[in-house]
Amino acid sequence: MGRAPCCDKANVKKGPWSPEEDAKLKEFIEKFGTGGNWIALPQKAGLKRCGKSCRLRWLNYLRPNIKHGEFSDDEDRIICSLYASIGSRWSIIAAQLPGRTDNDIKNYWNTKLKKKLMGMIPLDPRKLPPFSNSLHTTSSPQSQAFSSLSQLYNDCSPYYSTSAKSCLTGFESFPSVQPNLLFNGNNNNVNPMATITAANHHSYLQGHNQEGLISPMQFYPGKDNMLIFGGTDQASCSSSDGSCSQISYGKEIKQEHMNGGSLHQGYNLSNSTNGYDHHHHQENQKFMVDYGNQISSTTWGDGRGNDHDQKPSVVLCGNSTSTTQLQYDLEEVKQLISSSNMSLFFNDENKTHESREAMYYYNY
DNA sequence: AACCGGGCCAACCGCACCATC
DNA sequence: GGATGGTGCGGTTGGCCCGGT
Repeated sequence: MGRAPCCDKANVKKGPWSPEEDAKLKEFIEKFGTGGNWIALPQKAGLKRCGKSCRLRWLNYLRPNIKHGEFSDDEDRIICSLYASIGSRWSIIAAQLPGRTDNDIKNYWNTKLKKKLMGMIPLDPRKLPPFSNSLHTTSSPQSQAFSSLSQLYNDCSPYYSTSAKSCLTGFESFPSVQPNLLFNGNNNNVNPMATITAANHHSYLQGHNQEGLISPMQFYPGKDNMLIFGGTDQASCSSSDGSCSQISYGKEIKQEHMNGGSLHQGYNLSNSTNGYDHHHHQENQKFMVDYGNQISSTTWGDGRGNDHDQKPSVVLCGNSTSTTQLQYDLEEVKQLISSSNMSLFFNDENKTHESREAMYYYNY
């Protein structure tokens, strides 16, 4: 027996929302809140709409602090770097971009950003050299372009940890660690005793005058070459629904399995929205980014064998025979994102002095 | 001016998860 | 422990807009 429909589809209006409906919904929610029950809301509000439709309209359009319009370069960077790490988990990505909705980001990615990136990909990306452990030993553009995830973090996602400037500060505090090794395939070089603490520094976004409230992260190269991402005690407040979200990026990044090492990360994420909390089912999810030779797989799972395990899992190392074009695209984009040539894509001249400084440091 | 095709975006749909009974 | 209902997520669709012919 199938599920009962969430509403009487015959008696609900579909299609674009009229200004009157918007006003009704907005007024009702501002007065009474959602009441924790979207299904019942349209009836109470006098709307002939499905509760889900109301929720979507509110979250994606009507709620306060929604940002519409052009995405900034910083937002591009965040989207790309997160996409490279976690794939199409739009809600999670949206949580890092205040005022942006998952739908917005999804559309933006599918219609613009992906194409922007794909436009940079050579004809046959599979013929490109793999991510190289000889990072920084060659200066050819191509080899630089396909260096490693370390570059991704250099250029693309310093917000994961700190501002570019605070990266410097953080790393300077621990001179025994070469920052690029934290994400280099050659994890053997990670100093297991080194700890990088950036808790007191502003996030990358904050450093760039964005509204980002991303919690500074801590990297803990733990024992056995584990890298541990630890959030600070401070909750970040960056949910796309304008609420406060708290992200504690997981417990560990563990090197295992892969010849070059892999990055294994679990994270917890919870949102607190207008008086009610919902713990996302992503809790305890783990993702794995292998970057020893190439990005070889991205695996989702919460250890319970649910659907997250079915996220695209791709092997580009030549031992996959069932990779679809779509998956190729995904990996192509990921690979590209992982390249140092992101700076080309992201308009190098727009880089802040600090980030250039950071790159210089990283590439030291 | 009419037609066509592509891009973009709001909205819908189906599914999975979680809480409650 | 199973059934049910509510919620959230990601993929897909449909329609509008705009530029090109």
